[in-house]
Amino acid sequence: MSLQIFNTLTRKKEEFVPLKEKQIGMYVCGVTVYDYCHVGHARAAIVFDTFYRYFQYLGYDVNFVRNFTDIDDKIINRANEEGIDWQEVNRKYIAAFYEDMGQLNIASPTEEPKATDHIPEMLDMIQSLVDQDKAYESQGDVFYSIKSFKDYGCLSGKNIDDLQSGARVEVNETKRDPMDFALWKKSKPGEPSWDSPWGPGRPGWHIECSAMSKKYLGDTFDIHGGGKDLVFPHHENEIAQSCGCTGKQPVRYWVHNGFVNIDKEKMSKSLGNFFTMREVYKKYHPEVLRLFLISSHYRSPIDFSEKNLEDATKVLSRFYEGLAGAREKTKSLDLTTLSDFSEKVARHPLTKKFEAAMNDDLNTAVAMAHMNEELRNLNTAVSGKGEPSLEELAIATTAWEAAGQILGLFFLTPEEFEKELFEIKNTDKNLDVGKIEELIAGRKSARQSKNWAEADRCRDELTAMGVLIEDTPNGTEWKLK
RNA sequence: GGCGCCGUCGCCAAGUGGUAAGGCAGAGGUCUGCAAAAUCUCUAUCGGCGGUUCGAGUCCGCCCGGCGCCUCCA
Repeated sequence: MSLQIFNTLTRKKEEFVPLKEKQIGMYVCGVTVYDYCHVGHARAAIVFDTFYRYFQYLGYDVNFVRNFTDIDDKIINRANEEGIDWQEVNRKYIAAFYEDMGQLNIASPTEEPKATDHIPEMLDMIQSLVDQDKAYESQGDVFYSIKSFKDYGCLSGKNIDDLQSGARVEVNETKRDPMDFALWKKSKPGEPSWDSPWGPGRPGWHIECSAMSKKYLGDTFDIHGGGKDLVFPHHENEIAQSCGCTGKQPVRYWVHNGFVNIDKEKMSKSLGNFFTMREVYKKYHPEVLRLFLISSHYRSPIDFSEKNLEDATKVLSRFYEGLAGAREKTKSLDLTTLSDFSEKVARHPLTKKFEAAMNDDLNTAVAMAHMNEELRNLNTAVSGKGEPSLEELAIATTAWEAAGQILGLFFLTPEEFEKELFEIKNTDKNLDVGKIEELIAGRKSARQSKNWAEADRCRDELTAMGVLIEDTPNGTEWKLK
């Protein structure tokens, strides 16, 4: 089964066939850099990072563009609030973006254009729309005339008449039609501004994506992504602008991820019910957040809760422990000497099931279910039961690890993960590692003299501290509950 | 008011019309000095009511409940 992707434009799953063979152009709306990213931003980043990784796995050369909106009312407001230059606001939150996303193992896109570096491209586009009578100047602002675009509403399934009868249309006397939107906004005194044929001003929000996607990916490209909340008006307006300018459909597949909810409600700035990524990292490992966010299908809403993150922590710990065991068991094998190793990995049942799941509109939940099933096989083989050869185990381990890596997992070694997880869990507990090791040593000697009562007393004390111990062939290991 | 989505085991979560994946939690077994980990076994008829069909969680209608977009928002 070939790759199927749900296209918002047609509202159904379609076979994915890129414009050029083996090449994909993908544009994803990034963030407006005026504040720290929250879990909703993390989800969008992870979803499209996973698409990106899977496309590359399938052998595509992906031109992946993700922008930064670095000029906007919110940025100007934030600059005024903090008493700093608006560009300083950008610098600060772009740095924070990289810091927070980097911890999630988000791969770098091919291009990361900023709006303010593309003012000339936007002006060209606006001029073209004005020349074609699809946009008009009004008291220093330039508006797109939606009546000039007969397909307006095609993406979001809205019709103009319904929109106009809605109560929430912005009243603006300078517009010819209430639904017209700004391409260029006249600047107020003291605001950042750029010269234009219509006087000093700054770009409207939507035009940047049309201009930059056109510049980096061409008039028509394969995929445009973003959160569901961007469907209207942002992406609808992009289609109107790009199509109005070039006469071509700009995007072949529109892909939108669902929201992160809290108690069934959308996590959002305006509701104030959001958690920033860095807040979450204080209690949960970044990779746990990543695993949690791919544990349901990308188009469904996902409920953010402590319980769900704790469950995800358990799953990821199990994954890493399984991985460590399988690697240990097969470490004596030199994989490069095995014949047809990579072909055997490609033919492994897990690889096949994983691909089938991912091909079905990136069903990461099912992909992970297959990984869980295969993990049982790995653990059984590692414990010496069953009859798989070392080579078969190595093949299965490699297939399993590769699947996880396509999902953006396993970017640490099991040891690193365990260490980082300990540090996070220990933040509040602040346990003394020396004391823990002392008790374990005490238990060891008690056990050697078969003083079970004393051994159990040591363990009880550790348990009370929240330390779980595990006797293995390599000695006693421990971790925090 | 317009458009749209969702309601599956205690919790999370998949599910192309043919008799319900996976995870967490729970129960029991194996292993262990005892544990832990691992592993095995067990636990749902899919919000309600009708309809279409040989057959529906899966299509249609109505109802109940929840949510989203229509303003900035990933």
